[in-house]
Amino acid sequence: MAWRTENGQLSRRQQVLETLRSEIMTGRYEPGERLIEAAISEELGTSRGPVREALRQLEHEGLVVSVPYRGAVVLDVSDEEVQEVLIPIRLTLESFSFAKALELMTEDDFGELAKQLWLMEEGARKNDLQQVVEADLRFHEIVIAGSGRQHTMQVWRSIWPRIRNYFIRYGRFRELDSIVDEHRELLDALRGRDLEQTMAVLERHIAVPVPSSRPAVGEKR
Amino acid sequence: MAWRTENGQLSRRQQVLETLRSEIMTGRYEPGERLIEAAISEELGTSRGPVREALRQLEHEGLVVSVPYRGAVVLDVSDEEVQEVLIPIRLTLESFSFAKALELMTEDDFGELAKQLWLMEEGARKNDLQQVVEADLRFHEIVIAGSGRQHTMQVWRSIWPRIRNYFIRYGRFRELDSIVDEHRELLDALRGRDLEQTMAVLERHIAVPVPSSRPAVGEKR
DNA sequence: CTCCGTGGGATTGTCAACCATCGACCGATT
DNA sequence: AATCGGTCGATGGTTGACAATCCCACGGAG
Repeated sequence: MAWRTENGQLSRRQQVLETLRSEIMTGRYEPGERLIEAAISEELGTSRGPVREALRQLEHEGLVVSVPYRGAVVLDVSDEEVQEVLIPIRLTLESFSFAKALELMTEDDFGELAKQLWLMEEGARKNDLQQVVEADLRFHEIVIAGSGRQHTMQVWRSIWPRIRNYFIRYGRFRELDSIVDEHRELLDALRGRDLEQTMAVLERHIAVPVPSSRPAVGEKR
Repeated sequence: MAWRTENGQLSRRQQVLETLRSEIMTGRYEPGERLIEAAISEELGTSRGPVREALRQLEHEGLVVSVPYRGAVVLDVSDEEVQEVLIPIRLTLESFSFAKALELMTEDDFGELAKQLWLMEEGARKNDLQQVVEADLRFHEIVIAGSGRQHTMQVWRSIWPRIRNYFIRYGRFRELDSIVDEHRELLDALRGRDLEQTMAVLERHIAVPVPSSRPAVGEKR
């Protein structure tokens, strides 16, 4: 993600996209609020074109719905769907990716993971949830990218923003250090190129995204 | 999907999108081929705006990749990723959706499903694979929409075109009548509002998307 | 002969101004 | 009270232009 030109320039569209995504995450835009093209383009000093495209992207990331001639409205994500749909999908993606990445990733790639781990540690020390979450997701994205499978990556790109919002919302109930520890385990397992071990650690890691106060993922009854 | 205005008008963007999606499916555009905005907009008699947006959507559907200043290229979808990623995701989506839809769908909704079933039958009689696949996916989409969960639907929208291509590619190895039968079973199970039965039929239905000539989903070794 | 830098040419990214179309709202009429 | 118009705000789409970037072929230097 975050497509850059070869010089490292971000496209206008990307800037708008990231701004809005972040402002939705932090709650500057609340669920139900309308996003008006003209207002945004003026505020961000760009034309309507890039804003339109950014809004469409947000729609594909499930952060927004847009209805013809009525525009885009910020969506909220129910815990139910995150826990029963998005997280299981994530598990599918990552199980597959970690298995492939095991065989494909280089020491250099592992270095990238170590970097995220370091950022995570720093974030935990500062008690900076956002930094921890950022590095957390980045860590997983690197592995998914490392699997070299385009479609897996494609799905990831469409779900991670919602997962990030979820983490930000509930992450304060977790011990940040334990998040770091789990990723250290993941990295170790990967470096050991031990499939079974990796899968075990991964499942444990993903299956417990949040010590939910809810009884379970239980049915209505 | 297929957002219409209240008068039933399709937006320009939708028209372009559906044209391209279909032309990719039928192989008019082959994997690796470039999609050039100006050429497409001229061919379809529209301006570049809607074409750009349609291309972005295709990207979100995994039919295309686009790199800044280099444009969009048709992607192909490996059987591996369909079978090991997209289909499992589909199973997640549908297990969840069918369970919810069971409680939410009205007799009217079931009527819509019956309609698709009828179209499927007709397609099978004419030995028209494309019609069968169309009705097949539409059937499932109705149930997913019937679950009333936006994010589930959102993910579905991003994966069905790839699944459709896969079905079109390998569907000729299947007995079309058996596809119809399976959906009749699904509809019956839904109408009976029997969760256990529905889940059983569904899993059987999705788990065998194609009598693959490959040994299994097996690992490399 | 190969390597490297340069310059078009092609294509995408963005801008700006404009108009048609639609949905929501409001007030007047029945 | 329900319905009909009209207005208004916002989106959908158009045009034409220009800037930014990539690709590649060409040609000079080593």
